[in-house]
Amino acid sequence: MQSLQTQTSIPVQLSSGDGTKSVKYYEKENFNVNYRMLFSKNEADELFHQLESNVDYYSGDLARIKMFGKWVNIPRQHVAYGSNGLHYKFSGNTIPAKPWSSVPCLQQIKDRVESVLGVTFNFLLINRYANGMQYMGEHRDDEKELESDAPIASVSFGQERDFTFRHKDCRGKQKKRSDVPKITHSLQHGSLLVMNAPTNKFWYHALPKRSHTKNPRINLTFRVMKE
DNA sequence: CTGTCATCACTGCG
DNA sequence: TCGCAGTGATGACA
Repeated sequence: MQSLQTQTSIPVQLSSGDGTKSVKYYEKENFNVNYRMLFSKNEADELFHQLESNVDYYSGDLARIKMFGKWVNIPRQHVAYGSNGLHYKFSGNTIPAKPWSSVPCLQQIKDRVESVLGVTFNFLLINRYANGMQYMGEHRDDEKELESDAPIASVSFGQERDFTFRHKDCRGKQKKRSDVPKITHSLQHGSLLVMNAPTNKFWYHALPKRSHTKNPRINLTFRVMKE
């Protein structure tokens, strides 16, 4: 069994499909998440290099969001790719999608994810965390432009980082419940994490700071947007 | 139309 | 070092 980082995590099952390790969490509390390796070490090394060389991240207004009345730079880099005309709205900003062909290896990664999941994606958000001081706060991917029944596929390259989940009723000072444990899971170089519906309606996720971590991580999240 | 609801970052605690 | 509560103006939507 793949070990998790906290004693209070929801139990996991191990299943072996095509020889790669796979973890499936029990479907408790509407939590339905899968994790497995998607690329070999050599493949992942090569793709990481390609992405580092060829991805141009947004800057300026496209790298800011409005929160608590102020415009602030996001604590990471991001850029979006997808079918013509698609865009991604969050926290007062609208992020347009660049064409898939902008970066040659994107189609290769997309093909691999789609063949494993049997789902066709039309949108990709890439986030780059230069080091452990860069992060993503707790949130749900519940934008109304997302096809709510479709899975979200998260592919990781580079620095291994922790990823956390917390149930929506277990947050804030006057939380409604405190009996659902927080989940922490490490995302490895070349791995695929899949968040299936309705996980995102009930669970927040985050990529917390890790002060001692020096190296960059690139994350690709494939989504299905309404067209 | 009006009220309710939620908030993808930052800071200052414990 | 880490986790998390508190911070508000604004769009979604009932």
